[in-house]
Amino acid sequence: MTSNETYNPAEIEREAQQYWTREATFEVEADASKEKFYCLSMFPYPSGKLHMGHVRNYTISDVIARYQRMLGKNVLHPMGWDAFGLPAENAAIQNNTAPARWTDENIAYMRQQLQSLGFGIDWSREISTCQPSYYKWEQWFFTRLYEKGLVYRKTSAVNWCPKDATVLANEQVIDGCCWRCDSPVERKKIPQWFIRITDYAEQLLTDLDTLQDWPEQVVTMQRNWIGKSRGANIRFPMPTAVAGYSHIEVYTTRPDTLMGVSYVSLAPQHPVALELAEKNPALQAFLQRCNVQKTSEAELASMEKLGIDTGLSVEHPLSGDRLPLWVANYVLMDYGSGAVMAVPAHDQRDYEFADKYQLPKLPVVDVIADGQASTDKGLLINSGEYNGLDFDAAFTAIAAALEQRGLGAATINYRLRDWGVSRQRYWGAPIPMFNLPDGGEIPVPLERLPVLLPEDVVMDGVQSPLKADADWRRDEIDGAEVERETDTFDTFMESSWYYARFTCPHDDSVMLDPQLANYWLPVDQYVGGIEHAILHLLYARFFHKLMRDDGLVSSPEPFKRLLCQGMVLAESFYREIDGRKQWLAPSEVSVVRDAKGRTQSATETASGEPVFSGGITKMSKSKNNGVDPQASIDRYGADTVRLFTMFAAPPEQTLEWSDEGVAGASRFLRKLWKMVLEHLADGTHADLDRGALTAPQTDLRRKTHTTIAKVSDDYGRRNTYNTAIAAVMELLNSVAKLDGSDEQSRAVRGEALSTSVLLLAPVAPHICHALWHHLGHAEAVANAAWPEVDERALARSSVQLMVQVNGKVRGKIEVAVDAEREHIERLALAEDNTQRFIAELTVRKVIVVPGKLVNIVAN
RNA sequence: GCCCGGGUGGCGAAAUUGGUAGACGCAAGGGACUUAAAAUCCCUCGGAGGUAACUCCGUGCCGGUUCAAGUCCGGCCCCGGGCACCA
Repeated sequence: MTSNETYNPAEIEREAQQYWTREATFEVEADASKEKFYCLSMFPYPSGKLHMGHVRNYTISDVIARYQRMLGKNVLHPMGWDAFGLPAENAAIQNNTAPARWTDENIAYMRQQLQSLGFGIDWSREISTCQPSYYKWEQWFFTRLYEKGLVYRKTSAVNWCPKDATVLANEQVIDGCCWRCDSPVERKKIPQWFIRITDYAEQLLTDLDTLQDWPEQVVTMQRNWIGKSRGANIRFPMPTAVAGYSHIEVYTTRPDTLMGVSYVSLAPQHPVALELAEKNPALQAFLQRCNVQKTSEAELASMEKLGIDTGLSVEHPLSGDRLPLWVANYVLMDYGSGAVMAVPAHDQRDYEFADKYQLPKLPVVDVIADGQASTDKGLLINSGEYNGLDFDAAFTAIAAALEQRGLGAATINYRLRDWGVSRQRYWGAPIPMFNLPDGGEIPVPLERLPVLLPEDVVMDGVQSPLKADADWRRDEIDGAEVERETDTFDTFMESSWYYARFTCPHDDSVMLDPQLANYWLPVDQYVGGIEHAILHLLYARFFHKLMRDDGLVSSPEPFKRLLCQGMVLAESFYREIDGRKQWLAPSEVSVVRDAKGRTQSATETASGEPVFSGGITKMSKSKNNGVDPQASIDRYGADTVRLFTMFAAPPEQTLEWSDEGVAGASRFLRKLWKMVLEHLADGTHADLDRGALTAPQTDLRRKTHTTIAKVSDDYGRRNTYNTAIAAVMELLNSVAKLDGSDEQSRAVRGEALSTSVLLLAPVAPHICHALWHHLGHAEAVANAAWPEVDERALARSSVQLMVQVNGKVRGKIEVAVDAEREHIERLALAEDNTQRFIAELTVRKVIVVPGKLVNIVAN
């Protein structure tokens, strides 16, 4: 056999990729005369090599991009690198290389991997966020925000390892201790830069309503994250002022429960708590204890609720009663005013706290719940003049009373906090600020940007090379000595605007060229992991609004349509050594299955020793169950890996890797190849003659055209690639079943096969590129037009209806598509098996659902 | 703890607007071809009963709405994602 006759993925993939590179197929320019489509995947962190999540992410966006191209649109599908971040520093310490070099090498390897997967990417637009040409504009934009008053500095807590004298990321704190030296981690307050995202809270919230093509769950998560609530600020006067405070202000969403307050509680970081601790050793000790914990909210919320009575009391703003003032570890300093009024009868956390410290629980709402707080709204009781009022009336009355006394008012509050962008790390974009010796700061002017990050450095694992470099720190402006800011930006900064920079990636003169940005933006389809549903997507939406308000873009939102793909899972295996689990890679394990195919036992292939299954879980380093996509690409080719990835599950769901499934995908492609070449070997055939088709030929044509309709809908609207591929598989099964080598059989078969090649081209572009040429087309399939549905081919003369008796299927009838209702009813009632069930009964009602079923209701 | 998802054969899944549960594929079993293996092709494949026609049961659990529920409603169980310094 010659290479033309057998499917040789290595060869055809190389040829197709060379063709796309040579012809610059995927390089695009803005063109106002063409409808644009901007298709974007979340760019990868260059961790070393592609993992399955990347393969899945980029295959999805490539299918969308290639499909939109075939619809005739001007499609932008770019790629870049989210190159700053923590792993590079860790790798640098471990391998004794500079983060920049490690990152560059990873990018080079991963770029080649992406190219070997045949993604239709415009590589001329490639950017990397660690390039000065990129972060220069980020620095510049930050100084613009500073000048607009949208940036400020304040002290804020970080995880601090006292032994290493270094700031730790949440990820680096394991069970409250430093991951490297195991010393208990402390909270430490240091000055940091913030961007006023809270100024945009209302816009970020209301514009969610315009995101019609986002998954509802993501919109809901963002809405809850912003957390708008209506409530009241309430002041509890203090007889003697502390730390300059003459009262404690709290925020509550339940002012209706005000008459049920048993105590007021401060966050451990509250200034009043700090001041009181100066003269109260017990309180001091408690605050110190609260300081030995991570800064993460999950940690705080799942902790045992602890508190301490300050011994001070505050006055109830309406009754004047004395209430004890507590400090409690579950009160968040960053939400509201850092203090809460506690109503144990109607708040679960307060209830548990009151139980623990024997504080009163006075019910003030007529909703009863035994053994727990009743949080539902109801009519007021035990509330004096407010008794009998419902929530809204009580809210209004109590807010009015507070306002009259100058002790509170109704207000709107957001859970969203300002964005802290300072990181005490080296491998990031330097924050462009000059700190003045006597306090204060000057933003670095544009002509001095970028503030370059030195790349030839040695990492010692403790101090940032920037902070260690006295020469780098020293600078001057207008003859005055200044010190450069040594903190770098949160890497979410870079990923908040890269999608916009792709529209003018190499422009040295501006951050964005509004003309280009406004041609391409917003992104028509954004694809990425669900784990980014809140932070990245919220920051990018925020940045887009900041850029709009600076005249750089005109659209209100960056991403029109969003698809969040699920994780990739694989079976994990372990054996126990001295009670500790040792995880084996799936490739080192042989699985024994029973007659039904269930996993019965597994052994390590090399040693034959038994191992246990750890279940099917997210591919991860810790469980050693990552499957390297490269091995499958090398063995079966990119098309097979792409096909399997898209076929095994719908994109939003988790995907289970299966070597057998990959083999199945390869089998299908071989079958497609063979069918097309066998069809071509039969020689040319006459044109299709619609009027001269036999019934089986008409059926196959109908199948061809229903498949075009189905696949178009699946690609374009539903984003369900698995069912699209299944539909083409069905079509090919139908082709195989059509007998006959007459002219019209071959013509109908030819139409079905050409169609299949077009329909699969977005998923398996290399094999379709080759087959399309074999089918005699001079143009590349990547540029071919998407097939159109021939409505006439869809027509049917009769349709099958199922017949139910009381909702259970009892028979089937075949009726003309235009059959009258009466005729259908008669046929249904006469159907043999149906007769058996209604013979003894009285028919009460017959429901006819046209084209679907008849339900006979009888008793 | 709080917010958001998910749960259907041996497995991945399909069922799009409440209307034939299990399309398509994997695994498994049986057969054909072959000296043999691989590859390929054909058949079976949710459970129970029945020679068969067919019947009963079945979409995490409990309850409800409806002529009709995997799909809608209420309550529960389990699994996963996020929680502001992993990206």
